[in-house]
Amino acid sequence: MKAYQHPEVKNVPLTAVMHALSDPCRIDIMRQLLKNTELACSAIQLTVSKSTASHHFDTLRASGLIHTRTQGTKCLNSVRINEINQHFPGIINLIEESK
Amino acid sequence: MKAYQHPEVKNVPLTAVMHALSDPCRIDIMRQLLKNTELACSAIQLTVSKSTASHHFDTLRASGLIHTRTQGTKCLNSVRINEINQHFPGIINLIEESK
DNA sequence: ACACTTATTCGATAGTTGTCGAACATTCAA
DNA sequence: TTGAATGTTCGACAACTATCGAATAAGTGT
Repeated sequence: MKAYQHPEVKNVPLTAVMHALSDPCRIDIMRQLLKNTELACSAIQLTVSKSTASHHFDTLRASGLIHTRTQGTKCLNSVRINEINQHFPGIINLIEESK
Repeated sequence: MKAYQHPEVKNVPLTAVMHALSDPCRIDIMRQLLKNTELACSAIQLTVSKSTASHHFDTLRASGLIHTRTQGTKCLNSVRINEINQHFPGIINLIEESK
């Protein structure tokens, strides 16, 4: 389907991660993903259009926060927990706990 | 000089904090402040103009990250460490440690 | 082949943001 | 009172961002 690019998390600047998490819709995506190991875009409940959602997934992917792989017509997303915990420790917990 | 407004940190959304920390200049300010208990705007080394810096201090203040008080013609800034640690634990460490 | 599902891409648009210089306000010191 | 130091505010502007609908692409199953 598409050749998704995944940067090495160690090369992502902190400001890029912060920017990715500065949008309520993207935080929402992260929280739903954190409750499941892997979810298709279509399985994530959002209030924005498909094209807008696609853009948000792009942003999260480019900032190293999620991984996307193709399976049939679906794209399966997961949080890159290990790498994030290694390079940005504490941030997963913030996403899960903070309002 | 000016009546600075400081929100309660518990009322600041996570996304607002993330947005405040998504700019390299503001991260820079935070790091210099974290190395000192209190610094005047003029004591913080920045590469942007005075008006731009003032805007960044505004943003950090509005997101609950810093406190500002007046002393003569200067404004003294400090990081609201206790409140941040209480409501956004781990974020101070990220600012200090992550590149 | 054809229709269906899933997601991406494109073009457009309104809103936000970072930036600057100039003008202004406030305080202190000579 | 005059001047210097320190920040803030006010336009103005370019760049970026979130948003949408429509068109497109790719895979699955009939």
